[in-house]
Amino acid sequence: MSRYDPAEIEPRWRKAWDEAGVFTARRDPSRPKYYVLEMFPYPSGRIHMGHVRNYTMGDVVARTKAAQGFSVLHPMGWDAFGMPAENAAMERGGHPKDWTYGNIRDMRDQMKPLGLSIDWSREFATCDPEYYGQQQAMFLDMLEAGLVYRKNAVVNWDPVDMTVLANEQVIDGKGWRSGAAVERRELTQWFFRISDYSAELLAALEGLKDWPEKVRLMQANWIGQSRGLQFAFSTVDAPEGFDRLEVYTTRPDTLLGASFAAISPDHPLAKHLERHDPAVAEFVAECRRIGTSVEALETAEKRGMDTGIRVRHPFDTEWELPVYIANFILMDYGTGAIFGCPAHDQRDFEFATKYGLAIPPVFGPEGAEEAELTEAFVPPKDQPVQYIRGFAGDEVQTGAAAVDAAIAFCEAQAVGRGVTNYRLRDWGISRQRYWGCPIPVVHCDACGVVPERKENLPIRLPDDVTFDVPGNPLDRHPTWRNCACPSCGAPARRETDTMDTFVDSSWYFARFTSPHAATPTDAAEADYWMNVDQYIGGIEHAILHLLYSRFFARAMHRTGHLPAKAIEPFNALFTQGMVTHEIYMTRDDKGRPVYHLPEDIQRSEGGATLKDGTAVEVIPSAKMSKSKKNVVDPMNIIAAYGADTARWFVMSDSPPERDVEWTSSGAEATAKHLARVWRIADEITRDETAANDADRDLARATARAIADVTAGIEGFAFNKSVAALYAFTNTLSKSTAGGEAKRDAMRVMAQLLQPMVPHLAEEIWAMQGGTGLVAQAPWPKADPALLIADTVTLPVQINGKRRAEVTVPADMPAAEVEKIALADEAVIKFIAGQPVKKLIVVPGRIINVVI
RNA sequence: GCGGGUGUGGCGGAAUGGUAGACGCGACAGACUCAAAAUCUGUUUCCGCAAGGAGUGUCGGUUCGAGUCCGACCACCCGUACCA
Repeated sequence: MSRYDPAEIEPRWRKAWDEAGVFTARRDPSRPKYYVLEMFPYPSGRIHMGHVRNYTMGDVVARTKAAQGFSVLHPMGWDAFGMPAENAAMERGGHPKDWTYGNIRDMRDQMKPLGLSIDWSREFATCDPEYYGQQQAMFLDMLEAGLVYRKNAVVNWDPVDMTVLANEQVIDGKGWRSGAAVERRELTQWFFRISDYSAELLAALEGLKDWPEKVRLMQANWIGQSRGLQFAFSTVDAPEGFDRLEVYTTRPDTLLGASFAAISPDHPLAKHLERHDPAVAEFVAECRRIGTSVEALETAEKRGMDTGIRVRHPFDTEWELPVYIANFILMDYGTGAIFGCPAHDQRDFEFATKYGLAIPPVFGPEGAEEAELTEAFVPPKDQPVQYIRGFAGDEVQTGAAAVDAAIAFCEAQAVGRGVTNYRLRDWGISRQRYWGCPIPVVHCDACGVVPERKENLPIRLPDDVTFDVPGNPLDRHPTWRNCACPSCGAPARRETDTMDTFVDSSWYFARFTSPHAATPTDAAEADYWMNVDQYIGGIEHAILHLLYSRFFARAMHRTGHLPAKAIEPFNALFTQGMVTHEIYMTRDDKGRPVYHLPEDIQRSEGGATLKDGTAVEVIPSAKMSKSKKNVVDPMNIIAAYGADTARWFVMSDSPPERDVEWTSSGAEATAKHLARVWRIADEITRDETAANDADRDLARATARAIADVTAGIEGFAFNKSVAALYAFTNTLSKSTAGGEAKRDAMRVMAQLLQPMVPHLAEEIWAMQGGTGLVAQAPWPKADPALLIADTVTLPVQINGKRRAEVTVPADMPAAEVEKIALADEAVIKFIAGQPVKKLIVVPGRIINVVI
């Protein structure tokens, strides 16, 4: 063979790895373990470049750790439940199961050619009954432990998908999948008690040192801790049973600036009034209609309705405030009721202005005169302000200090108590869908809601379902829901709701440690393999998936399915950037944009054209998407250049956390580079040059390459490792060292290339007479002595400007270096006889002469 | 609004407070070739023939020395939002 031929090389080495079982994870107590996991994919049927980048990063880590002597677990599976399978069934007929398993087969076939070091023997899909049956078993354990409950709740209803959505799945008032405007409905739903863990999930973020700060911050904001005062107003002229009105405030220091109280349209008092007063009923109905759409929220003016009820100010029973029902008060935060302080809250200000309520300021800027407000004065809480109507603490103090003082004062006066509130709400998991994990409970007329018996698990989805009408096929299945009550044996009905698919992905990482166990996890396996040492995935999962998983790991620990050490399941998290591409656009005769695939474009000096010469507008890079047609199919790249080229490209240039732009010239250049490495390797096998002085320089360059590539990989800066490998290639190609020395260097090259371009690395390793598979060779170590240069070239600065350089032995004392520098011709010229005020010598770095 | 991030050649990007632009792309020149492709060898921040000067979004500061540290600002990107 005389040229680099990935089509021949790549399948051959994959076969060799398979036959040697190189990537099978083995529990080996004598070795340290390392668990690398990339977020598992949804089986859409096609892999895209984002997958290639994501899985290559994980593979680089996995292969490097394996070479460094770790027992590595690097599994793969499928996040296989969810709406698209049902949508496909609705649109094209067929069964979600067939569609899903067909897609899994196709995607697996596309992933295998990438040469990833995955232990495929652990593969599973979340729609396998063996998987979701174990999930049902855990659900029952969690139900028993009080971590799951049922309640009536106002939920987000997606009218297109005909299902309930979690708050997190509502984006800008629209369903995250369907994009339909979400409605509010009251339904009985299953919930996980994630809010019991609010404080802990927040506090534990602190310990996640190897997570991106950004993700921790996003989670902290989502949990949304606040400290405030909860207290009760006594009411005047209120209906029976409503003689007190509980409110929550984070600004109790502004109590003397109160001018009204307001309750949510969903507040029990509002609901009571609604039943007795048609005007209230109409107002409340209107508030609900406005609902949650984003336009409505942004443009909706603050509206309220005076109930005629009044409350007494807690500090002065003569002082009465009106009670409004207001459209901007949320029932599920705090108590669903507030007191309004218009001077220091923009919403309250707008409300008070509209309804002609007083706006008494409580504090003002330090030293300023009291003045009429044109908007609410809301300074940062750490800024000192001057209190006019303060009642606790100093006259001049920060908002934060005043809040603390006010809480202490109120508690001493028995007016309420300090409480900590969270924005995070319990996780509603009921979905009115077919393609999900059935919730394993039974509804019995006599016994109520009864958990299914574990021996009856898994509760399997029926195969004979249709999707010709909207709604849940389980609901209208003729027989599936009929069953015997696990408690009394009488005829009963199965729950037809299935679980949110985020439940499926909240524990798959644990299942990978024992994918075929008859229990959700196996204690010994989980104990050995957990935690995930390096988790890699998209930033889009910063909140939902990662927060749910953190909760679920705690719930699994409480129910005995995970060891205590695994309650934070991901030791380190890395969020990678996207793969982007230019967009090519023309316009049709109506001026609408028409997009074109990259392979239909010809680039030239001035711009781009279609093959028929039509000019094309080039729009800057954006995430690859089918609708913009700026996609490159990994399969085409592999067919044209081989998997190693695809892998090398996505690792090069851009830092992994940033987006990388796919360009055809870059892909071609990558392929050329790999061919060049192959060619050099090929030539070296025949190099008969005798050992000589250049050998040591090559050995130095090799040590340098080992150090730089290793540092790049360990610091998640793969682009720097790639750069170091380019530099090493250039050095090796120009080296005049002896044949043996070159072959030694080339073997190290193969070892260093192995994590990134494993097929080519094996080929080179074999060419240079390496023993066994390079995938099983130990990671090379840099000889520290070779990393230290004999001589160094130091820049000489005069007054901070570089004017000359001197080359001196690396270990020369500073005093000697000074002499040499000052004797330098260029230095003498620039000093021009002026006295040297100061001389700075930083060994190995720089010399600065100050005159 | 609030929170976070990023600004360095034509482009992607390097740079423990110590030679700014490593490495790659692109471009240009040369070699090989009848020619092209491939390959190899150079050059490539800007201004300038040169000597030299300027230069890391802007303005200021600290320092012998600042892309890096501090302060103010500008631009863009991301997240988030009636959470009392």
